[in-house]
Amino acid sequence: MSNESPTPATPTQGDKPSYKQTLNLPKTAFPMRANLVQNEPASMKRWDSMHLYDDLRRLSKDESRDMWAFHDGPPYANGSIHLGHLLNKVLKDFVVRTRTMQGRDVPYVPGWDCHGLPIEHKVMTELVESGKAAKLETLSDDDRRMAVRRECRKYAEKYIKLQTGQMKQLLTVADYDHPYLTMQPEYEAATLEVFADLVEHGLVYRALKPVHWSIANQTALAEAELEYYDRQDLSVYVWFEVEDVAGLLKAFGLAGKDPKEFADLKPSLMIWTTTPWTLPANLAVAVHPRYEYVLAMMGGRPTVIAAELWPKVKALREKAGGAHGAAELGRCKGADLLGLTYRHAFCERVSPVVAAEYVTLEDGTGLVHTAPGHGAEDFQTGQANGLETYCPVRADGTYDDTVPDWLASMDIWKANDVIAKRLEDDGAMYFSHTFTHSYPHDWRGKSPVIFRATEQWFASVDQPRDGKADLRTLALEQTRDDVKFYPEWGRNRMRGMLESRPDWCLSRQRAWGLPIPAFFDDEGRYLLTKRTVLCVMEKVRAKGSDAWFTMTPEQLLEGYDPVSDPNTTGFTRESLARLHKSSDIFDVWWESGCSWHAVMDQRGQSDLKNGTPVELYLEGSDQHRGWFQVSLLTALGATGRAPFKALLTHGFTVDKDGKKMSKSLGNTIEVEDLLKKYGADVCRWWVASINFEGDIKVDFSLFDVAGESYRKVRNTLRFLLSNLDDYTPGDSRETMPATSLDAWVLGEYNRVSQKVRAAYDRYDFRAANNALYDFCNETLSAVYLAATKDRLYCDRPDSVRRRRTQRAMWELCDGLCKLLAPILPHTADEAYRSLHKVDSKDTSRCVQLMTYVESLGATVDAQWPQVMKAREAAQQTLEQARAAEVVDNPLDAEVHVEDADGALAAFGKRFASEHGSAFETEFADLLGVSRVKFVGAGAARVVSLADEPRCERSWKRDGTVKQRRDGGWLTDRDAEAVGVA
RNA sequence: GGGCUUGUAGCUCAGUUGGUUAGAGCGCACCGCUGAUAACGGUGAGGUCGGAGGUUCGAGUCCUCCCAGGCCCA
Repeated sequence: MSNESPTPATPTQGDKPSYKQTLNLPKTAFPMRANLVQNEPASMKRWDSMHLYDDLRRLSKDESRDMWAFHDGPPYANGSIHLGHLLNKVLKDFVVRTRTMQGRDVPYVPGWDCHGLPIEHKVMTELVESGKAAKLETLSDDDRRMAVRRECRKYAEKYIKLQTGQMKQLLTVADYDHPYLTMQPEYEAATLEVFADLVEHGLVYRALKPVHWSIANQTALAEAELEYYDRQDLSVYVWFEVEDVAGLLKAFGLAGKDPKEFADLKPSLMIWTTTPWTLPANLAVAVHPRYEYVLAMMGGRPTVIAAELWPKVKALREKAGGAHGAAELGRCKGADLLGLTYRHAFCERVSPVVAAEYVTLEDGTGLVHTAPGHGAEDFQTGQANGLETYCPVRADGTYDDTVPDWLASMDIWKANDVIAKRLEDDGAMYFSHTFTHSYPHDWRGKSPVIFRATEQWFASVDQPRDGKADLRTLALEQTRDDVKFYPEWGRNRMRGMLESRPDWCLSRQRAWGLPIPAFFDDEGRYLLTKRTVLCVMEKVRAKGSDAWFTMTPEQLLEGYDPVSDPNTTGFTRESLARLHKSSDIFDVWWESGCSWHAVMDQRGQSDLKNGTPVELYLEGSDQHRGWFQVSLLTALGATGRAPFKALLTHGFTVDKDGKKMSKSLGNTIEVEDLLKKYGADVCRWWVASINFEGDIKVDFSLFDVAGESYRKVRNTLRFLLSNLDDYTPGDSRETMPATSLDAWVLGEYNRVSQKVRAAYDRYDFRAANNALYDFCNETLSAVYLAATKDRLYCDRPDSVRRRRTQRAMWELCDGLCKLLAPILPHTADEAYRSLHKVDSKDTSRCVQLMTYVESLGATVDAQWPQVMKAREAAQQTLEQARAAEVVDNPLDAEVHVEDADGALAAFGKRFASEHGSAFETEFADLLGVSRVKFVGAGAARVVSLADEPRCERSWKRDGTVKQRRDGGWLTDRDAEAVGVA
């Protein structure tokens, strides 16, 4: 024991000595209250000024760390960030930070999806409102598009700036100075490079096909651009009169009847549709060849209808009071009806009955109205039967003049009623009623979408790639074998979608996007080859996609030689001068789908062609159809490989009752409000605490809970720090005895560290969060810190026992800060800086630059688990005594602890030899009581020590308390500590 | 309507290949401490495991159906 002990002389107050000043009470500048909202900006500023992101890259380079490539999917550059962004970006940040602190190099380039209809729609609306739109009409096509594009770019830039600021507030670490934007020239060029590869592999084609068409925006739409809302429509049951009556009679085994006579009864096919406006385009009626059909009297007409649906349809009109006979005249299979012909109800046209496997008996009549220009299945049926892809509806949603005069130029939604009325008047309507069903709408315009045949560019998923496997097959193979899914069911979900997805309609008829670099001549022949695409790509790389609108075809194709291009037929150098530019742009999903190349390959983080994909994509579960899928398809098309090794998805946020959040329901919560109320670290702690695989309930009350548990962790750190004020690493160097509480707690740390790092590895942040919380709450706060308080406060400051505990606490605090850092970047850094006494102006040191402390050196006595069990049992004994009012204050108690098998005694023996003191004293601290005795089976009890003197300094009644030379009543330990022994 | 998915104490979650009285934390109630104090410690009460059938000696765990949600599609 050193004479230089800093123990102050015992101050006295009158007669009574007061020992409070002689205690080593906790002291720290680390505040109990976090004030996150006020203090987080300072952390952000500090990390900014120290260039944390760049530091991490430099550190990675210096240490030759292995790259772990993570790829950010681009949010749309529109509006403020919402809860989904908070969840997504924080999860991504967890991934980046946990891997970084493992010692990997994890660059993170944030990105934005900039092109597309939502922005153009918004901009056009603003232009119309400000009266500028009219002026645009006077410009040439290219000039008008350029004017719109300039406004769109400004709009996108505005929101990128806004969202960047908001994402930074979430304390995400990213290369915000160099984000990727899909409207950047180098991004656009790389996208065209991918396109050139697909063209080369024969996967791009142009065809007339029905596509989802937005009338409001006059463009084709992809699946991903649709939203389904309820809509009221007219459901009609219509008679089409049979032309070939003799054939009909024959099919139903009624050859004996006279066709001419029978024809007077108007024998008819009954079809059902919910889109009467498509009736003018009807070119066939489809039946299922194996289903049974009846010829029955319905509403006075001999009517063909599926046998199974006959009663149901009959009932419709009966309920409405309509009377009719119900005699069955005959039955046959659908196959017998094939080739029959019928007259259209109001167009001058005779059409055939054809076969289709998709005909069902769930709704309708079992005879399906078929308009090849207005439906995907109808189109297939049309192709199979040599029907025209007839679409009399123009881009603006009105009929052209190939329809009957009374419909020509009419808006199709108006036509629904007009057609119904006409059918009624002509007696061709069996029944009609309005009904509500969910119907696809334009995702931004919210207007109903129609199916309309137009010429579009497609990427084929079924055409062989270079004569080998097609994209669908490749996608199914790789998602089966090569890609990891978190959670695993994502595999099934995505593969199910891949199995049934149609070809990808790539073209859109808008201005705000990347042009499809195709040219056509006056005869309508198209020029699109790998070489032409790459030629245009060069211009785009230099000038951006604006080049398409500002340059002539000749300029764009400068240096291109059609004669030497093996993929071109019939184009000469002279004919290039007569080419026109296509006015189509790419589907925005195409652009974001190419990011693996435009971002990761370009920035050297992946090299897909040479077999190095990205490690992980992490998005909401809707991206199984969205970004995950389009990225897979473009990459397979260009390279034959999946661009990612693993996919991780999270669910969607719902309100506290599990219901979808929507503005109309008024149950939304703003990210800004959460940040303002709780601060980013609490929000992040909340993200780490949830099960993100399923629906995620969001409510302020849940953030209150997260805030509570955050405070527990914070207070634990604070208590550690407050007891380290007079400690400098190195103050304690001797080996930790295996029986010491300190060795035990270090062993517990090692287990938690292992558990937390393993949880981080498998993206199980909740398990990490739980383990960290339990460690702070149970292991530290309730057990270790409670037990060591006495020695920290009352031992001589430099006693071996106290310094050893401080050393353990210092290491725990350091290790804990690092394990917490990925989840709580601000708080962990705040505590870390406090622990390491980093000057407030020093920006060079930061917990984010560290790696985890995997384990703390300590040999732990194997019997500790039994000791802890005995502690719990003793606590029960103590509690019973308190309930029975034997004692109130635990420090008034002596607990007789049952040690039936002598394990405690054995442990105590080892303890005594390592420490030179009795284990009973240590065990008393573990219980927070004054004294402990180990007793035999059944002898557990509590003895009150209220009659014994109480130490005026430590408040213990350990049996050594007596009056000392300063007049105070002290234990031996306390007397020694204040130097009055 | 179809595919995928979720439903365990008031809340957030654990519950391994089906195996004793279903666990933890928070919250709540009660008690203690007042030298972590807008803190800290202890104890306790809370569950027909969404519902109904079934398989099994035995089901929160397997099967079928139903109910209430979510995502994607028609």
